[in-house]
Amino acid sequence: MKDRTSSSKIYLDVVESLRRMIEADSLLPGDKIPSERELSDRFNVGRSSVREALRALELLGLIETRRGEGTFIRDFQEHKLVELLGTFFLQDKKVQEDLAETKRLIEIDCLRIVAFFATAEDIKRLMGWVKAEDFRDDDFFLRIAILNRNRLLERIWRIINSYARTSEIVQGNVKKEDYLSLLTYLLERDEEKAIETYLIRIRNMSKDE
Amino acid sequence: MKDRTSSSKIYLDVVESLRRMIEADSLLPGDKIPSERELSDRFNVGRSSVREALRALELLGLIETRRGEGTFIRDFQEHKLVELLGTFFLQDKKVQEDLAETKRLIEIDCLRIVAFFATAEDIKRLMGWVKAEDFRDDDFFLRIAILNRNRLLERIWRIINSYARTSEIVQGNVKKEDYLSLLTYLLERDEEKAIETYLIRIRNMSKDE
DNA sequence: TGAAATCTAGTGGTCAGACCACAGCGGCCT
DNA sequence: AGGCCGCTGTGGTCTGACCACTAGATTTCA
Repeated sequence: MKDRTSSSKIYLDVVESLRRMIEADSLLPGDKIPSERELSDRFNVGRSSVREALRALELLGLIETRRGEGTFIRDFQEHKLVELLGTFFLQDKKVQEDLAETKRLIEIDCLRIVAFFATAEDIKRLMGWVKAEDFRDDDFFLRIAILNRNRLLERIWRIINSYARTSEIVQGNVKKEDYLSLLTYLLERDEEKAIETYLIRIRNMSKDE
Repeated sequence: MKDRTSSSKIYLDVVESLRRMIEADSLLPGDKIPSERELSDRFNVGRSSVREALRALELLGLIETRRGEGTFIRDFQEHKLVELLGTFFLQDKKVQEDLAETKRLIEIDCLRIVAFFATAEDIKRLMGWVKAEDFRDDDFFLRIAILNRNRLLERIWRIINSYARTSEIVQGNVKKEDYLSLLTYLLERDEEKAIETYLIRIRNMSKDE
């Protein structure tokens, strides 16, 4: 029998089937997916194949399993596999550099968008937060990424950031004034100055890319 | 019995053990790792647990398995994270718009980098190609993405492009002159003009983002 | 009646053993 | 030398059996 067209790796078929199922049933984070036994039944594959797929997705942080309860879709924001990849094989030099550079580019893109589209209120609220709270650099840029209304770009930033965090990219001690002056330029819609402030004062770079 | 200290999930222990083993034996991409049966033996766990760990790492793109041969370490540059997250949850409506916008942003980033760092030769070669060949828009920007030396950014572009292509983003009929004039500005290191050309003549937009 | 203890069905976690399909190797025959 | 064959080891898959745990229904008892 075995009518599956794709010639190899049942567990990959299962991953795909799960994807489709989630899509079709519009399952959201927190929702429960059928039990392993039922899936194995529904897809006509052995339970072990289903498990291989589920374990892989679990390691990716896309699902969560609780013994005795079931398997649930997870909030994708927090793929914790990142640490894994980090501890695993992220010691490559070139990758580190690319990572840092890409992160900078994305952040600049976000700044540009914010400078154009964010409301004055949003920016002022962020300024209040900067004054009030104690925060890390990536807390700040997470908020920037959220302010830009492009969810995809935000997600890309989150992913890259979580990778970058595992590496030893040490943030120099940046001061609140720098963030505030950056925000001030954003408020004035002065994209140019904002980016200059970002590069020079926050990322300690010269004015090239 | 079961003396394993971590209270849960043997397959996670196996992942960790594998990590250590790879580290300890300084295994490099291309190297073979022990067979599933031997690992199951060495770690004192069932073969299925070993398999769950291996399948997860395989889905991540960290290892590669060849039936009848064995399991091998892969080039870590190409972990599958972004693709997977993409294929899984990139189906919303709004995402389509974000997709197009992000694609533009990334392309602009690439243009900036190329304007700064690409050699005149590279750019001239590309101009020759534009004149000689018949190409699609994404063929062109793929080459731009490659010219920028940031492999991560290139990959992000490729992914976004593959998704954008499936959606209904129709490319207006762009003419070779437009691409050539873009390249001319790049050759002159005129970032400003290049991006303007990109936005207005190639993407048919006004001069905002 | 209401709360606590208990039972039970269902779920994930793990293992052992059995086949299958395939790749590589070595020996055998011509 | 060249080609055929079968052995061995590897990943791929399935099955059935337990175990550990959870939640909800049931029973028990104050």
